[in-house]
Amino acid sequence: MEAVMNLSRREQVIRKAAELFREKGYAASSMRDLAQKLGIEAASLYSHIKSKEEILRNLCFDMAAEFRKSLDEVESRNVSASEKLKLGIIGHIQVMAKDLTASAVFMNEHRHLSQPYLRDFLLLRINYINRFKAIIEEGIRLGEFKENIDTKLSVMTLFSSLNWMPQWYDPEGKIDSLNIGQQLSDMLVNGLKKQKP
Amino acid sequence: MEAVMNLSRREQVIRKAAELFREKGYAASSMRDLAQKLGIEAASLYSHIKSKEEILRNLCFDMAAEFRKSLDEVESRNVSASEKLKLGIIGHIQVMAKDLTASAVFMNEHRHLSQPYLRDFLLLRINYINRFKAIIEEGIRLGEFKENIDTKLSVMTLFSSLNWMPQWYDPEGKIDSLNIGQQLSDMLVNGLKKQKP
DNA sequence: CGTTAAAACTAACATCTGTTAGGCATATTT
DNA sequence: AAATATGCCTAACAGATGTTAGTTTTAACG
Repeated sequence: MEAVMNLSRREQVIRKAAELFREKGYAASSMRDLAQKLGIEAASLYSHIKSKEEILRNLCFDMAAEFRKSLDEVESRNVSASEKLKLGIIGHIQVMAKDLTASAVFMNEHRHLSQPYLRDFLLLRINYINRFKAIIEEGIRLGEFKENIDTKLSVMTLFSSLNWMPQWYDPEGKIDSLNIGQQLSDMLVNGLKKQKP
Repeated sequence: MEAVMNLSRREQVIRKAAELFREKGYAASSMRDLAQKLGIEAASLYSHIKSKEEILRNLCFDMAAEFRKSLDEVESRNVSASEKLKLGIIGHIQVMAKDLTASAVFMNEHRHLSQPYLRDFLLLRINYINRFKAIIEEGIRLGEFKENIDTKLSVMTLFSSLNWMPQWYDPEGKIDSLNIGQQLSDMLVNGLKKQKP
């Protein structure tokens, strides 16, 4: 009973840290703040984690792995580009919805990682983005998407829309995450305007 | 020679602060960092500004005023909803492009404002967002936009796309800000997909 | 040249920062 | 019952933080 229970309390710490980092930002969150949220002293945290930054690393890289896994699955499907894009968007949103707090930290606080972790993280992210970009380019090549669109602009717009979601999405609200994914992909693929019949 | 030259040096400080806040985030930026960037001692900063937070307030509320002014002008036009939306988007992007650094701070660091400034800021922002929402709702009412879209989702997606721009847009690149505004509004209104002829 | 105002300086403050060392209590395992 | 491991404690560190008070340098104007 070493690794197992260790994880339990450790993950409790990391979870509360995620909440704190989301609310106040990583740099503005002190270890004493975190300790207080858990009802213990700051020094006691170090029985569970090696450093403040280790917590951030855990949050960021765990999320990155989830996103990657989701896209792996989508890419293996044999469907049209717009369908693939839609599935990618829905997958991304589902991953975020599973842990909105960690997602917000992943998005907003990763820059506080020190080297070489920051470099690694950014490489993972650019790789992920490029895989989406490839889907869009495929769609253009096959005549599904307009040929005059700027793919960089498109993919950055896509990611902006996706990544901002944790900031406004209310999981208790009437609209669920799958629905959001569907509407969002429809919006990006088909636009707001009514199609001419 | 009091107000005029005072502003000059003061604004120089605020500008450099904006750069710093953008790079490292407000909380992770120290007054000693800022002083170093200006080649002076930390204490000397206080000849020009009252506090660290005053700098942030200046940046956030000045940008807010610019956004507001831009939308005022658009709303006064007598055009269709999709045209109004397009003009609103282009205006927003032009304001951002005029000062990408301040825009990034405006977007990412406003949460470090203390009360009551934070409250005021958020009220300004929600007001601005609601004015865009009203344009979309008008478009739906007049049959220009699909009637089954979720306006909250739409407007948040719009803002996500807009606000993330300072993070990836390269002003030296081949695509200028007006062009971005046009493509972005086309993308959101008409979508990526080729229209059926 | 002397005056005045702006902008910088040095020195110091109280507080907060992440983190370490070493010890004590509780609960689980042997 | 003894041994072990887990979780927390207190005390303390070295350094960073925003900001102040008071002083000196720099530059412009009469």
